[in-house]
Amino acid sequence: MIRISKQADYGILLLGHFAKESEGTTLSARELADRTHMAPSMASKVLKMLARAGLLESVRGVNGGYRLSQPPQTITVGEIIVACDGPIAVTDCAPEEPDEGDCAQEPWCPVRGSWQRLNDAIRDALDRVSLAEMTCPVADPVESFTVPPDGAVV
Amino acid sequence: MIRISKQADYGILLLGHFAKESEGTTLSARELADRTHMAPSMASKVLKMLARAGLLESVRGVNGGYRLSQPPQTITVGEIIVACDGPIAVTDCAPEEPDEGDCAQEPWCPVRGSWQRLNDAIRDALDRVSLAEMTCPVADPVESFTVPPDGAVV
DNA sequence: GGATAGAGGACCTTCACAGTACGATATAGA
DNA sequence: TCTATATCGTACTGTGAAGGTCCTCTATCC
Repeated sequence: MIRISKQADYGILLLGHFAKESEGTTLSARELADRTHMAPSMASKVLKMLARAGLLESVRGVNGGYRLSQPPQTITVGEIIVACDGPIAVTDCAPEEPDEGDCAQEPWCPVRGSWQRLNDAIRDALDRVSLAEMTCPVADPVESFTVPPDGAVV
Repeated sequence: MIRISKQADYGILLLGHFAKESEGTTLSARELADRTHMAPSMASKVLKMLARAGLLESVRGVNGGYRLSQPPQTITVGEIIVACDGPIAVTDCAPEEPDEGDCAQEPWCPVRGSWQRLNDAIRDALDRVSLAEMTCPVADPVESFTVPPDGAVV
């Protein structure tokens, strides 16, 4: 299935907690692990990745922790996923990459070269959703879930 | 990483070969396995899935095989992926499903309920690309694929 | 009835991911 | 300066799911 890794999932979750705080708030790995009920080592691992990607800033030492390096409106889900999982690519078959040793299909592949289009489409979709939008309480944003007065749900 | 399964990959590849043939052409699993250089058993397995999903029609018996059940313009990449991998969902955390035993985060999750938006965005992106578009030679710029002149797709 | 080809499912193997652990390094405060 | 606290970096391991193979049954044609 099309699926993001658990770590990217955690990454979005963790950043969600930052987004809920006032800007510039520093949270320690331990604090976040408590809030999210995940193992401290796991939280720490993901936070490190996010920091390395530049989405978080780390503060070492006593009373240290992490804080958002940019406002949640400017962080996209796509960025978070790339930070945790690497570049978005639905298959190994990336025609722009020179080391195409992987794809034995290459010479006779009928869809050769079209994967890039798919990747772009998905990347685009993910970059359209910001962290701020992810944390806002479901209600309004997308028009899709409009429920008629009588409450009939599909 | 965001990635489709190998089987979905194969599915698109196999259907690509059908799309290149004239409409109504029947191809056997063995023939397709030869063309794609994949193991006959593998090709067979994927073809079966595609047939069960209604994307292919099977013809049993001598001189049997498979043929497209609809023109390649009306088959979307999204459909193929769903046929091979099941419903598109980037995480287990699907708020619309009643059995939320999976997600221990639920009660305190800051992004609860927003996953659906992401899934919709991705599904939408995949449904915008048809099999016919996947098989046409790379040349053209991306734009031209989104809306066919006659609006046949979707 | 034999040959061919798909249908369906069981089964095994492999590998990437999830999760853990530990030592090194940086900082604040007593 | 010493200690407690916190991140940094990396290496290790177990497990589950995906990838792939194989076998039997059923349908069709000659």
